[in-house]
Formats: sequence, C-alpha cells, structure tokens
Amino acid sequence: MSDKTTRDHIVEAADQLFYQQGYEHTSFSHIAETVKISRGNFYHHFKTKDEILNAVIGVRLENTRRMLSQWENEEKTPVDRIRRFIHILITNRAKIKHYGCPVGTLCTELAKLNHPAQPEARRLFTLFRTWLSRQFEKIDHNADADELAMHILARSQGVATLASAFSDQKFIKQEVKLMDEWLNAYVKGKI
Amino acid sequence: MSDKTTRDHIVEAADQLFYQQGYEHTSFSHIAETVKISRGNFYHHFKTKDEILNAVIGVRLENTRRMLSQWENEEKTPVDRIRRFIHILITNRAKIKHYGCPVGTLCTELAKLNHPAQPEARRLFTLFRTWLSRQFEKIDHNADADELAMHILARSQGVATLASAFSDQKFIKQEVKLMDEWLNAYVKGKI
DNA sequence: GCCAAGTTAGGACAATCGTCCAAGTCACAA
DNA sequence: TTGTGACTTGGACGATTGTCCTAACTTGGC
Repeated sequence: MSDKTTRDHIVEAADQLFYQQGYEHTSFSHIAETVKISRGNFYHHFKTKDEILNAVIGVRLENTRRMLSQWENEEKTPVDRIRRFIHILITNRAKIKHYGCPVGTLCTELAKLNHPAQPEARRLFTLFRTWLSRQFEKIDHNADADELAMHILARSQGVATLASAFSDQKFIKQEVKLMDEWLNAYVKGKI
Repeated sequence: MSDKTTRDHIVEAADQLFYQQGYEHTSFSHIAETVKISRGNFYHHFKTKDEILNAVIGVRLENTRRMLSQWENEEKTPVDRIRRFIHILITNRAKIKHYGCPVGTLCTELAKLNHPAQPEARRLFTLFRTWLSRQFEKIDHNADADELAMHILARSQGVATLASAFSDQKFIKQEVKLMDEWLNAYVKGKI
C-alpha cells in the first residue's frame, strides 16, 4: 500500500480523473491537487502531459491483461468466459452510468483530438477483441471468431453509451440479458 | 444560400467543429477563423460559449426532426422506416469512421464535463428513441416498443464507436447486415 | 559528518482561454 | 442631411493552461 512511489500515485490519480472528466479537461493542477504534491514536481517524473497519458494507458493495458487471464483461470469453458465479459457491464454499472466505458470514451476523445496516442489506446480494445475471438474459436473452429468478438464488443459499447446518456442502470441489465440469450442461442446452434 | 445571417454561419461552423474536434477543444478563435469574422463579433450574437452550444443542439434537433418526418413520408411501412434508420450508418460511414456518431460523442463529452446542456443533448437521442418506438408499436402493439427502440439505438452506437476506434468502414457494413437480419427475424416472428 | 543523487516546492514563462469593451462602419428612416 | 440602431472590428482583461527552472530538502554511502 504505502510502498507506492509518487509516480505511481500520479498515474493512479490521472487514471481516475481521465476517466471521470476526460483527458483534455483534466489539468496538471487538478492532478496535483488530488495527489497533494506541487505542480512543479510533475516534470521530474514526466516530461509532458502526453507522457502521463501513455503511462495511464500502460497500466490500463496491464490491468486488463491481468483481468483477462484471471477470467481464463476462474471460468473453465469459453462460453462462461464470454459471459463473464458481458457481465462486467453489470459489475461496473454504477460507474458506467456516470462516465461510460473507460476504453470507449478514451478512444472517442483521442479521435477528436487527433491525438498521437490513439493507436496505444486502441490496443485496449484489441486486447478484449483477440481474447474474445480466441474464446469463440474454441467454441467453433469454423466460425468467423473475430466478427463475433467485434459484435459483442460493439453491443457492450452501445449499452455503455446509452446507459450514460440516459443515466439508466436498468437498461444495462435489460441488454445484458439479451446478450446472454444471444450467446446461448449461438452456442445451441453451433454445438 | 447567401441570405444566411452571420449568426447562422457561426452556428453552422460550430456544429461542424464540435462534431469533428469536440466541444471543449473547439475555441472561439477557431470558429472565428472558420467563419472569417473577428473574435469580438461573437458577443454581439452570443453571450457565452454555452449559448452557442445550445444553438447548435437546437439546429441539430430541428434537422433531426425534419429528417425523421421525411423518412416517415418516403418509407411507407414501419419496417422500412426502421431499416432506413439502420442504414444511416452506411450513408454516413465516412464521417463516422473519423468522428463517431454526432449524438453519442456529444453526450459522452458533456457527461464528462458535467455540462448543464446534458438534458438538451439527450433530447437528440430521445427523438430517435420515440420515433423508433412508434414504428415498433405499429408492427406489434403488444411489444415493448421502447425496449426494441433502445436496443437498435444501442447497437448503432456501438458500431459507430468501434468503427471510429478501429478506423474500419467494413465493420459498419458487417454489423448493418446483422441488424437487418435481426429486424427481419423479429418481423417474421411477430407478424 | 559530508557529499552526491534523487526528490520536492514554489514560482516564472509564454500562450491561450472565455469574456468584455470602446470605437468604428454601414444601412436606412426621418 | 442627419441621426439611429444594428453590426463589426481589434484589442484588453484576468484566469488558467502546459512547460520549465532554480533553490531547498531528504536520503544513503563513505
């Protein structure tokens, strides 16, 4: 807990703030205030704001990888694993209602800013995409697993966007149920 | 064409720029540069930046209403009308690939800024939502039309988000095809 | 106890932000 | 012809932005 370096604290605070208020709208002063350090202290750890963004994307990538491999261990069948993915919408529904999906909203913002970190941010999506794709492949080797992965990914994104726009948690549960049914129907048709 | 007032030009330019680079990232200087007027001239037409945003949302609402009633006239069956909605993804695929959905990305940004115009922006979604809901009601009076409308809306949003994140137009066509099939299956089951 | 390296604080910096204002231009009514 | 009101200009304003710098502090090896 307390063996975290200042750098870690900065990245952690930036991670939260970028999610809750967006990258551009989060200023150095705001991060400094949260971490309770001087504004000038930043430039000993990071040269630019973009460098902080890269660090944030880095830890998000690592956390995502860890989460996916944990799901891989805890859920024994590919169908259960995909279901586990679908249900993060439920798990994170409170935050999603307020701030949307951390991955989707970041990619959307960086696209508008035409920011050089776009490819790095996209890797967060790619992580889920390839992981889901591998699960679908295990279900049916002849299926176009990547298309199915993108399909699930897109539906999750849409749910997060609308749940946030309408501040509606019930809608999340509604759509998760539909996605579960879709997955069951798919499995029944293929196995 | 040339009978547009300066105010109209400002709103028009702001509309495009808010879509392409986001609301916060678009500055007065940038709009002024585009319209080719002095920066100071703004405050004869608008008191604050938020007022411009409200005007932009206003014209978007009006344009959307006009578009929906046009679809209502051109397409004679509710199914054709819903299909028409689905296919704006194809029509606007080039811009969606770059900037995502104009409605979804605006609502997402305003949510992060905790901006007072959030309810106004949400009305853009509501317009589509109630229109789609009415179409579904015409297909089947016993259906939960609103759930179906939200479902289609969410899937469109997801497609736009991922198409932008991956700069992938082909994915749009792929998913539109799936949505068409979903609609056909639904109609076949209910009629 | 001392020095070097790593870390921090606080403020200076140029640029840009949204906002506002005084002066000027223009068209048209009296 | 003159006066009036709508419109436009260019710049000033205070605040805030990301960036950078210097001086002070802390720490560990000698």
